[in-house]
Amino acid sequence: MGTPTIAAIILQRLLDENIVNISAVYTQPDRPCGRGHKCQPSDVKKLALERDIPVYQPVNFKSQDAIDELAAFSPDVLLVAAYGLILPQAVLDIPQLMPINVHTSLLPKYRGAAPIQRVILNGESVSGVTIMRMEAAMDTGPVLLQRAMGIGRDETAGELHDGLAALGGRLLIEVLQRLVQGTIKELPQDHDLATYAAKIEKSEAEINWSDTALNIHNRIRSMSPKPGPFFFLQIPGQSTPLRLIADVGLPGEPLEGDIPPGQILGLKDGYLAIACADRSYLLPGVRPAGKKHQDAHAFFCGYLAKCDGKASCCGPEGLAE
RNA sequence: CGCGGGGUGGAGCAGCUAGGUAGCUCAUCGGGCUCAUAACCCGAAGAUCGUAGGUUCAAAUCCUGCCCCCGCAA
Repeated sequence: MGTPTIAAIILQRLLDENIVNISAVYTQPDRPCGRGHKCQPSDVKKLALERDIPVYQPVNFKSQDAIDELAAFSPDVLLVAAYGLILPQAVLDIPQLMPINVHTSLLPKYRGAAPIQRVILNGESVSGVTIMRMEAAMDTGPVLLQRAMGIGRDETAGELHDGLAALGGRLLIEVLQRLVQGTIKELPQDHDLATYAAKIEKSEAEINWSDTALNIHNRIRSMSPKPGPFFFLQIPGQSTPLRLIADVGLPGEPLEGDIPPGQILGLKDGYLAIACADRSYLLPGVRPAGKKHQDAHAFFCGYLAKCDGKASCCGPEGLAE
């Protein structure tokens, strides 16, 4: 059971290893998405269809019909990764052995919807994957296997996502093997240490240049590639601010003198330098709203050359921060 | 019929509302200058303005069809 890319990666792994017999795949119903509101199947569904595995897409498990339908498979285990639906106790009771969940954090830290992004936003240097037996409450079940993974200084949420997906696949295989051997051990979580990783709001992707360069770096990494770290730039002579999505860059030199945060400092070694609270931040490139990505030099030529680079970042209404 | 942005020399933009000279910052090439810079100065080359029609004395600009890119939303 799963829906997005990460679930598809893990499913792929299960199929490659061929150690379990997958009777059915559950994923969220197709939703209208993409330009023109065409319905798009989830990544998990696409993969399942390629492999001729039966796909089920109940809206939820509140109806007895949906529960009965699942129970009819009388599965040994229920494997869940980023399914996106709440599974009631009646569903968790269905598998012979247990319902198993793959979670992309070192539980009990970062329970919840967006552990990958929160970990980076908070500037952590380590995360990992936890395989646990599912309970009705969210991400509270006893740990079956857990492994840590270091986070690079410039690693984005997208990169960590891919790394954890691969690790998740490996760990799940290991758990299944041990389950068969009967060597699995459950370790209860210490609920006192639990923290929660709430869903990411779009507004959290806005860059506030009055923050420190390091915090801005973390924010940009955690919002890349989705939903995309953005900010607004007021260019002299333009009535409305330009909305830009930032590349992952790097903190630059400490600022000297009294420079207001958000001010464009110019091109520096091919990077667009912007003032933060404590030092500059160097962006290798940027994507203007509705446009293609362009490198810092091209952006400077097209947008900032006329005003000699005298532009400042601001809020959506053009008010200087 | 979800909403919206865009296609102009090699790159990124302006010009379009009120049709009439191809503009700007770069890159390229030639020359000069400099201890040095996102260097600087002088000069040159390079565009059937996405495409097909329409209106007009005249269309990058106004109208219509089509193609191609992209964002939001989910």
